[in-house]
Amino acid sequence: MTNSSTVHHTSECVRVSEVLARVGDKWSIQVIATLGEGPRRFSELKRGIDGVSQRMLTLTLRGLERDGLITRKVTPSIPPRVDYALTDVGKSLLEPVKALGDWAIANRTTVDAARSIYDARTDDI
Amino acid sequence: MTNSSTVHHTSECVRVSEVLARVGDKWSIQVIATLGEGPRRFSELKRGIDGVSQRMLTLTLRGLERDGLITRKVTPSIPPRVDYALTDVGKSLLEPVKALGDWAIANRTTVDAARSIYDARTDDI
DNA sequence: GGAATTAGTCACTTTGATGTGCCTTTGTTA
DNA sequence: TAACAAAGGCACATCAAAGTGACTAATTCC
Repeated sequence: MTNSSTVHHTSECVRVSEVLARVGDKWSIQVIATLGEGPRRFSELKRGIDGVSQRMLTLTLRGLERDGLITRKVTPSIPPRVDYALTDVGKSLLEPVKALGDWAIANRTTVDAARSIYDARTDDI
Repeated sequence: MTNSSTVHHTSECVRVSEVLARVGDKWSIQVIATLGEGPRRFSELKRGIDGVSQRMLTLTLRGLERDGLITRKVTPSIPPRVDYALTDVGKSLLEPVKALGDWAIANRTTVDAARSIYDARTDDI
């Protein structure tokens, strides 16, 4: 233990970090957003999410399924069919994520400007 | 271009992902949360955030400064003194992040339960 | 008969993020 | 006289995340 003043919000921060880690990877948000429009099968997700590899889509879906954010329904036909859909928990996550998205849209120019200024300033050092 | 049905929300998703990448790393949230309580100097942040190395704190602060989320005020004394504080943009980010934090707290047991079930189910396959 | 489809898995490589330990600078303190 | 303080910088090591390409099954379509 290195401090005491921040102990009360440290665990909360860790929790937030966990969610952000869960949802902050390269593909989870796009999967959740796509499934927010309705159930999709694997190949539909793959086609809909630009640049995702089969492997990464599989891993992402497994992770989301593990955390109970999506369901996976297998139809053992030939060729096989697997449908993914958001659970209620998954849907509820859509809301705070959208809030963050709104912030991103609202502040994109400000952030971009700050970035340009910073880069220009540090370039000539 | 691989699809058309998701074109309209793809850029939005990318934006959200950028914010999540910005804020979803290991330390940014804790820095922002700590600075949410008021300005802090480097060593205070380092002591307050458990486990962060000097290097990672520096990198995190540089990144946040670059995006205009925090300010860095140098007082050239001996020993040097550097104060960090949230900008208005940084403060505004606190809100949606808190929303996500609330979701995390509200759903922690649900997610943990789902995870246990999933792990138990996949263990014996 | 050969190609395409579906939902993956497997082995391998590459990239990026993170961590560790040592160095500096000048003044104060033990 | 030697250590310590603050706020890093720098070189190096490590490790997890992400990407790549090949392979599978059975069936239908051409």
